[in-house]
Amino acid sequence: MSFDPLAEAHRQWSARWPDQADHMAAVTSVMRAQQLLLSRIESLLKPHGLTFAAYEALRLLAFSSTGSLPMGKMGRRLLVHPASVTNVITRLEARGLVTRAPAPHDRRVVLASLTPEGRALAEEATETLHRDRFALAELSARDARAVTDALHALRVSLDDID
Amino acid sequence: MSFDPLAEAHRQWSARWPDQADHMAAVTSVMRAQQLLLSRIESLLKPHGLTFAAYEALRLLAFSSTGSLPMGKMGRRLLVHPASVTNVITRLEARGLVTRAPAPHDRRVVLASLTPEGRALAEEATETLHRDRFALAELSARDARAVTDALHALRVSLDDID
DNA sequence: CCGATTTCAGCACGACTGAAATAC
DNA sequence: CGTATTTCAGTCCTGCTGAAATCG
Repeated sequence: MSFDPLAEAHRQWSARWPDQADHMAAVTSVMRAQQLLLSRIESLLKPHGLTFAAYEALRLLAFSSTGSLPMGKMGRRLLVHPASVTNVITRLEARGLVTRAPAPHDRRVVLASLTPEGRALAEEATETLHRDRFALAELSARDARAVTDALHALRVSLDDID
Repeated sequence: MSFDPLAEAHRQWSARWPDQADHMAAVTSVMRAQQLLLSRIESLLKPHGLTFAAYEALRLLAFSSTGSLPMGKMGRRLLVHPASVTNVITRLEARGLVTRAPAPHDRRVVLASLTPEGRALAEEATETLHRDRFALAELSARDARAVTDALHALRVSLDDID
């Protein structure tokens, strides 16, 4: 049997809101899962000198066709505040992993671009993560798909997608 | 059709690791879902002067039979570092929501105990969250259960439960 | 003039490390 | 003595706010 102290607590408390126990349990599951995943993934990224946020920014750039993106667009894609993008990019720039330049077509926009070093690091880090299946080595592909599918409905309800 | 830029990026990148695309997508889903949930829940808690971490600590105490728990046990249940528990409890104590006292049976242990004000605030905040179904008002109970079930396998694989 | 984009200063919080104090 | 519990000081990162600068 599984023992999950928080879920157990939910069950007790939710005797007063019986119709909402399912939502509380779902939230708790997401929070705990993220907490565990983040800590494992950050320890995989640490040898590369990357936090998860930095890795996400780097990876987003690596995925773009030109290797560069407007900072505002990065913020919207990663769901973070514009000031947070400035923050991350500043630190990556200081390490020579990205460069900044005003966009030709609209000089309000700042384009963050991957340097060759940045691209190499993104590849290295991604390979490390893949070696451990993103900290989910013991999870079957089928179970992984079930997670993605179940969370799809949740993200739709939060206006993330669709 | 849904559009999810990060998932899209994963699909491109994962052409090189075709057997691991499912795990990467699952991780991204968990991260995005948590990001969205946390921001909505924190805005629900803000009027009560609580962060999510503070609310979790308060709620954990409210659930315990005596309204008090050893700090170390709280840390293990919430999966946070002992120093983080000290941190949260210190702030709650300053607001008169909890008190600290050495445990009678082992004076190394510090017992955090809910004050009447703390218990009242925990109830208020929980009621606010329930009114919005923990920010998941638009999610059906069935979909909520699907999330919990799918994440159960993931948490097992991360040694959280079972 | 208004709106969009980015930056900056400053603050709050969370998580960690390493070292100390205390008690078993 | 070694071990467990908690605290403290200090560091790093994230995320926000509010104000400014720049440009369309």
